[in-house]
Amino acid sequence: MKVATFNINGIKARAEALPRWLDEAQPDVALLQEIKSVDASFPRALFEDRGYIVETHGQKSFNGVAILSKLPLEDIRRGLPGDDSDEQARYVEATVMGDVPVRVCGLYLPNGNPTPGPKYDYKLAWMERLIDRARVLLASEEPFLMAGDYNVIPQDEDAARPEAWREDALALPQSRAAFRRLLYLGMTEAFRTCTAGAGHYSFWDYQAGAWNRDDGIRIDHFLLSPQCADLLRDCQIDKHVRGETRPSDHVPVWVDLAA
DNA sequence: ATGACAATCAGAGATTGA
Repeated sequence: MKVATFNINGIKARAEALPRWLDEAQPDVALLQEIKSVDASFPRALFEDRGYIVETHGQKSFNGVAILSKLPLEDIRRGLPGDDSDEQARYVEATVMGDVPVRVCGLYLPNGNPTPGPKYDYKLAWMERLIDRARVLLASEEPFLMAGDYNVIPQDEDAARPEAWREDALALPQSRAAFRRLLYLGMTEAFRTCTAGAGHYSFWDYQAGAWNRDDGIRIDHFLLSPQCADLLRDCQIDKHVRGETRPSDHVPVWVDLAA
């Protein structure tokens, strides 16, 4: 089972680039972030015509997540538990019914800038809720994964210019510590299981020629539960997508699971 | 220190992102 995560930065703007990548990469499941669309405006037919089930959790203008799946989905849940007053559409969960059922959690973690301030407080509180959710799912001892745009640069090696991010919400010690606490619960970061070393990124800013200078950061991640990590065959970043016509500023990351 | 670039909504320019 091939599961991918992709922050598409607007479904309307990516109506060509996203189907192009799906046709090429053929993921069974795609977790999308920043659809920037309400559910009713999502171009479902683009994906249903390709054999995908479409489940959206949208919002006007900003945020918004979705799941595309060629396999049946069960028990779809929209929104991250823990704060009923949170109206931002950043989280969706479903169980993918492959040979081995795998629960997938698609997430768009808040950016958190500027720091300090209410946006950073929201980011850290959101991460606490994500940790709480991971604890609940871990207790089930079933295979699950949490994938998406974490807006966290885990270590200096995950940025081309780490010094430029030192004071940024994506790399501040508190952000990295919260990310590590998720790992310390027993989650495995899939990419680092497969690939060591610097120079691997999933985001390049549109500005200042970041792509041409390979000035990137790695902020899109797959975290696997112990039972899911046992199924891991491969994890890759589809870097070339960033160089194609009218791209998102993020590229897809995917895992191949024996499921 | 700021803007660079892109997207959205709206129908100009503010807001958001990372």
